[in-house]
Amino acid sequence: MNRMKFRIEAVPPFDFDLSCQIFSQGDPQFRSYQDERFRQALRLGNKLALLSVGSLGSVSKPNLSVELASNQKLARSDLKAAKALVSYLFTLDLDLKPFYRATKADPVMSALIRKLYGLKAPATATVFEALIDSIIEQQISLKAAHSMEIKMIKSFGDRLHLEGETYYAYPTPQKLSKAGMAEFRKCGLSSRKAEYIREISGSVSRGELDLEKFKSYPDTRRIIEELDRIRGVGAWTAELTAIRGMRRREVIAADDLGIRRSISHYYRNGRPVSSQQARRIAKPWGNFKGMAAFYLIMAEHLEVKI
DNA sequence: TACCAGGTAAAAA
DNA sequence: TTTTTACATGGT
Repeated sequence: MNRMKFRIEAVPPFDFDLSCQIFSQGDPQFRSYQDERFRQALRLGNKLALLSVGSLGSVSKPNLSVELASNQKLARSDLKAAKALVSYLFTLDLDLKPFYRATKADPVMSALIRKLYGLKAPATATVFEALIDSIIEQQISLKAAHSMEIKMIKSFGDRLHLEGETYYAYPTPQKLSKAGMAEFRKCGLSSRKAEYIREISGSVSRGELDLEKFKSYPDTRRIIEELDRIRGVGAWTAELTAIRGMRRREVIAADDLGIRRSISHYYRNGRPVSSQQARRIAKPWGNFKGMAAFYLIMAEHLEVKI
């Protein structure tokens, strides 16, 4: 086995433990946060590795200890790639202070920020993963979707055996494009969603669709327009993909039931909120609508009282 | 048991 | 052009 260790700093404030809470119910064979360590099996170039991240520093002086373990020989280039990946996954380079300043006039958001100080939104390792997960999450409850996602990951993801444990990396487009309908149905997916996923995986693996290139687009609206043209991808899925897969912080999925529920809870005393009302309430958040929405969702998830 | 849950495309009107 | 319908699993 090959191991590598390194440290990495983050732009403060950054609360690693708080930012990882979203993974505390995750599957240890794919991605989890347990015993104050984040773990995920993933691909570095053509190698499979287990990434493990813990915090050594504090919210004001964030310092992470990162460990990489693999059955293949790890090279210096893998270390560099792992550093970049960790920085991307946790948005270590992001400065939260402009967001905090921009929402100062909003008493609800300010109160949430005091409770969630240093929270950063984790991203997916690839745009592909964000897009496929968003498709699976269409319409059904997150719990139902997560159950299907993990079944799909374990059916089609590459296996990594380390110290008697088995881990799974997120399936590649190549693998999903070749999967049969019956195999998808076994994961609980509808035939419709299976078709979407297979079609998208096919065009990505044939090189017709380059999802990673969207990361470099300065204009988020254009990303969403282009994603929206893909069969199976509507506005909601495109927005979620931009938020989770490309770390876009300015878009809000105002049609999203979860976001509307959290806005209703913190801004309307539980009274139902339409998409239009959600947009109106989000307007003052300016270019930080997505960040603000993430804080609301997490606040509700962690049952933060204000 | 029935109905809803972080939608979408295709059929029907 | 607008409205309705089918779809999958997990929780209540």
